Amino acid sequence: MNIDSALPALAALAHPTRLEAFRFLVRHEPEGLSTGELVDASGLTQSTFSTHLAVLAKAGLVKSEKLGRQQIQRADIDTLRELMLFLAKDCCQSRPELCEPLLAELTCC
Amino acid sequence: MNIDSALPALAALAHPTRLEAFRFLVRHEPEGLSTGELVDASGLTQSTFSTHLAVLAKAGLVKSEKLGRQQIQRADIDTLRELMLFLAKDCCQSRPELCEPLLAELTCC
DNA sequence: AATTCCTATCGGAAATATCCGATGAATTTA
DNA sequence: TAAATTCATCGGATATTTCCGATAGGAATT
Repeated sequence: MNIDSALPALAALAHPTRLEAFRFLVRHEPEGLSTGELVDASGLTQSTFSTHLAVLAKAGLVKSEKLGRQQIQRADIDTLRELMLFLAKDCCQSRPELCEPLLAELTCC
Repeated sequence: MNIDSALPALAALAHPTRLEAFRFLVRHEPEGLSTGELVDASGLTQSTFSTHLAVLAKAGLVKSEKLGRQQIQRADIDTLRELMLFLAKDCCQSRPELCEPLLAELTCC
C-alpha cells in the first residue's frame, strides 16, 4: 500500500453508503453477501448501489465471486490492514513513542 | 469516534494534497509547521491550501495555534488513532481472528 | 500611524461525484 | 425456447468539490 493505492481506498470509505456497506460486509465475513442483499440493506436503487460497490472493488476493499446468477461480495481485510498500516507507518517510523498509545488500544481487542 | 466523525476524517484524508500535508505534519511532530511552510511545500495557492487545511481541521486531524502572526499547524495523532480504532473495531469485535494478522504487522513498528 | 507579513474567507468557474431510470448481458427456471 | 432473476453499465440531471484571484483582518515592523 502506497499513496496511490491508499487514496482510492480512503475515498471509497469516505461515503456513508460505502462505509456502511463495507462495515456490513466485514461483519459478515467470511460468508459474504450477495449484491442484492446489500442493495436491500442500503435502501438505494440497484444501479446506484452497484456504482458504489464498483468503487469499493476498484479500491481493493471488496472482492466478488460469481455464484449462480448472483454475485457474492466479501470484504478484503488484507486491504484494510494495509491501509491502516500505511496510516500508521509515518508516525511509527519517525516517532515510535507516538504509536505506542495507538497500539495499546488496538491490542485490547 | 463514530460513523459521523469517521466520515469527515476519511474524506479529509482522501485527497492527495491533504493526505500529503497530514503525513508531512505527522513527520514534523511535535514541533509542527506554519501554514506558510505547508503552502510552500504544497505548491498550491495560499487560498487553495488554506481551504484544504480547514477541511483537515474540521475533521479534527489538525490542530492549530497562533504564534505571533503565523499559525502553527500540528497533526492530531489521537484523532488518527481513533480513526484506526474505528476501522478495526468491526472486524475485531465480531471476529478476533481477522484482526490478529492486522495487529501482528502493526506491532512490528 | 503607515506598511508589511501571514492567513482566512468570499465569489465564481471548472471538474468531479452522486443519483436515478433504462437498457443489456448472463444465468436459472418454466 | 421463453420468461424471470440478478447484476453491470449507459445517459443525463443535480449536487458537491476543487481551484484560483481578490479581499479582509490581525500582528509585527518601520
